[in-house]
Amino acid sequence: MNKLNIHTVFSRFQAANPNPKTELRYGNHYQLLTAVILSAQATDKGVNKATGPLFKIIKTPQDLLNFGEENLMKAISTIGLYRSKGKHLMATAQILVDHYNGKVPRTREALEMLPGVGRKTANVVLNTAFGQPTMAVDTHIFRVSQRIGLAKGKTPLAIEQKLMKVIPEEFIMNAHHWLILHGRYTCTAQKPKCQECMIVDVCRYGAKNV
DNA sequence: CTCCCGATAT
DNA sequence: ATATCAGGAG
Repeated sequence: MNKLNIHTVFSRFQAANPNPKTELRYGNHYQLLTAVILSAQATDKGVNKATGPLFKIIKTPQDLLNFGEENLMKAISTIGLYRSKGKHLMATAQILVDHYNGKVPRTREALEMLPGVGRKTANVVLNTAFGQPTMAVDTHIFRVSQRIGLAKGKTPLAIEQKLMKVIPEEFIMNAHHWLILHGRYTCTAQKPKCQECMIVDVCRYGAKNV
């Protein structure tokens, strides 16, 4: 039986991609926060397409307040759920200016109080901006974890907690990027590409798909 | 739980 | 035509 060997899985991810990073484009912490808020139920590619031009103008929350909601809505109208995201971005910018001197707070509690920021987004910012070993469980990680047998659970939080226990400490910092990239390009939702998967030999799901 | 919501892949 | 995409708020 090919039981999933977790150390093997992450060793291979590491060998193939020693320094994985987000595919969202950004120039500072505030732009990263903005991009992650925009990325809910949307592709990174689609977000980058809109933020490319936008981030030439918007580099701080004060910039966004000056820019205004109408202009923001137009700029992000190609992204799904753009109306609620636009509202959240305006409200978040106001809070950052009023309470955080225009900077992105570094604690989970403060981040999760921002409109449009839940646990997953907070985890991404904590990891990618501030170097903390968090596990942001998005749709890819939720699917991949269950499919390959890394972690089972009904909610993203349950998966997150199991992953934090199960993944060796040496891999925690990069694990969430490796898992996302694996889910996005190989272990896809429809028609996963098991033939070109680097962990197919230790994956139960893959065993029956090759 | 429902709603939000355009672009792209299948 | 339908499923999916770095979810979060009400």
